[in-house]
Amino acid sequence: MGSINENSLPDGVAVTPGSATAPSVSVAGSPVTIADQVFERILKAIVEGEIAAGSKISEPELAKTYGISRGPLREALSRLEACRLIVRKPNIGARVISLSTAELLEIYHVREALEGMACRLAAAHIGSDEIAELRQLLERHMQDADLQEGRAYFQKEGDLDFHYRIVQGSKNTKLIGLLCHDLYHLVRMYRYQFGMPSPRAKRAFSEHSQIIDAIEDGDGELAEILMRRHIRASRQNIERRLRAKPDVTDAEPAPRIRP
Amino acid sequence: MGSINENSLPDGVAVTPGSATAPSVSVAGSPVTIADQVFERILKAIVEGEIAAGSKISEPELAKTYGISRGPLREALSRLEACRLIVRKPNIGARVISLSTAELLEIYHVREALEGMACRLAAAHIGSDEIAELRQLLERHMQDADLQEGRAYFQKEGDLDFHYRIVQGSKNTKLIGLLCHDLYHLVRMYRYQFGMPSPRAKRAFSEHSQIIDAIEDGDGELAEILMRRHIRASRQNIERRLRAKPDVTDAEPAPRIRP
DNA sequence: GCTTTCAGAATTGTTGACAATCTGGTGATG
DNA sequence: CATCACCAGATTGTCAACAATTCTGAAAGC
Repeated sequence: MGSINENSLPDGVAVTPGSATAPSVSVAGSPVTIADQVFERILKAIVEGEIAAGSKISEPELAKTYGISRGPLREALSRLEACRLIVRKPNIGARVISLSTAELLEIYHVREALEGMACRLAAAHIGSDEIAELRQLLERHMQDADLQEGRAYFQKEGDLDFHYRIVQGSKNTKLIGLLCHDLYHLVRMYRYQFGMPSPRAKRAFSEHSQIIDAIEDGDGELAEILMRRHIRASRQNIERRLRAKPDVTDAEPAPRIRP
Repeated sequence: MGSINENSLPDGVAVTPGSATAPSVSVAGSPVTIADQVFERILKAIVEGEIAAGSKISEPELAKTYGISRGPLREALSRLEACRLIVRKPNIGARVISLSTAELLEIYHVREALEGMACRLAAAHIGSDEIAELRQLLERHMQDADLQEGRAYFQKEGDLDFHYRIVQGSKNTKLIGLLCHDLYHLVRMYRYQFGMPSPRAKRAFSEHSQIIDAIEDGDGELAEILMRRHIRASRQNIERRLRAKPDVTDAEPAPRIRP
């Protein structure tokens, strides 16, 4: 019930070097208002499955859980709705989005188009310092995964971090907003709940490396092709995996919250 | 002061022939809650420039204007923030987004990627009834613009309607959400405020027609190419126009609301 | 036995008041 | 004269209570 305060985020990636309380894929610099804080806590709880997907959200219950009033809670719920993590119906209430394999594939399709474009733009607009950071990041992940080969678990978060930064390098604020604000939380949620132990860890590394090379060379065309192929490969990997063991957590139920 | 109650929506464009209450690019089916209603009203006011771009939003003032409390108003502001029409800073307040030519071009870049993809998907997934409606829509616009040639003013809304429906035909819910929920309101706002009297009305018609043909033939590849070219042409048209008369409504000021 | 109806309970939407924070100007001080 | 501290005013964030709606479940009717 009350074990949500364990903010163990070792790979802080230093979004803003001052505040170390934000997760790797953060939204705001520093949550000053109560609504901000509780938004981030509920976000974490939903993404990590602490609040079950598809479950109904009771405002009085959640307010009591977090020890706040319903005002800021509703504010937080509004933002979660903006992130597409919950769905709200008037006079009925909010419930956590129910993950379906179809939507997951949809997201990958959109990512293929959007991140491909991000790569093309990044090749033109990214700074040399950002490229250095990207290389550094990749180096770190390489060492981490050299040790624990198969179960590259939170390396997946690192993968998202990689994509996240390339998008930032595109310097297109609308593109950044769409991907980092609307889509990445969802992707993280799917990653946490569907597992996906990544059978292609090494391949992903080499693909990432090639993408950085292309961006550094200023070859936007190649960078886009590589990124699209990279994401498409991930999607097809998921499809293959689902075809073998189809639809495990799809459909309707899960009516009860489980804290 | 309080003359915002005149909800005159004559150009309904008839999205769904059954319900005529929603504007052409609507969000929810029927606004039941007060927050919903005031959200749509403020949305309209911002898009049409009734509330100046870049102006600060005073919660007590707006609440008094619409005759509601600050609770539902803040709910509405949250949704406007989700639509990227306002930006909110903690303890400081909300202000309407300030339009810049750079962001407008960014949006067109993103649209090129996203709607190109939407066309490709629509060619595979759209229904024959939807194609018939698209043709009907185009026919109507053709007649309208045959008469009032140059100043195809709210034909522009029709253009957006056309794009809107093709996106719907893609059947990719995430794509639909991104374009229709996050981007189109912004596009409408720019259209209203920047004018853009469309020097290429006929060209746009023929391009739209070709796109429908490609979609109907199931030729997704061609449909994507045509749509990308169509949007790119619009963007380059804007760029040309801006190079002649650069940066008219950019930069900071406009500090006062004008009702 | 099954459907329909109708209170009661619970939940969501809304309101007005209170507390915390920021803004802008005024005056003291070096 | 410029700079800084400080105080009023307004604005935003938060709270607890009230109103409106929906859901639940049991009783009545066919």
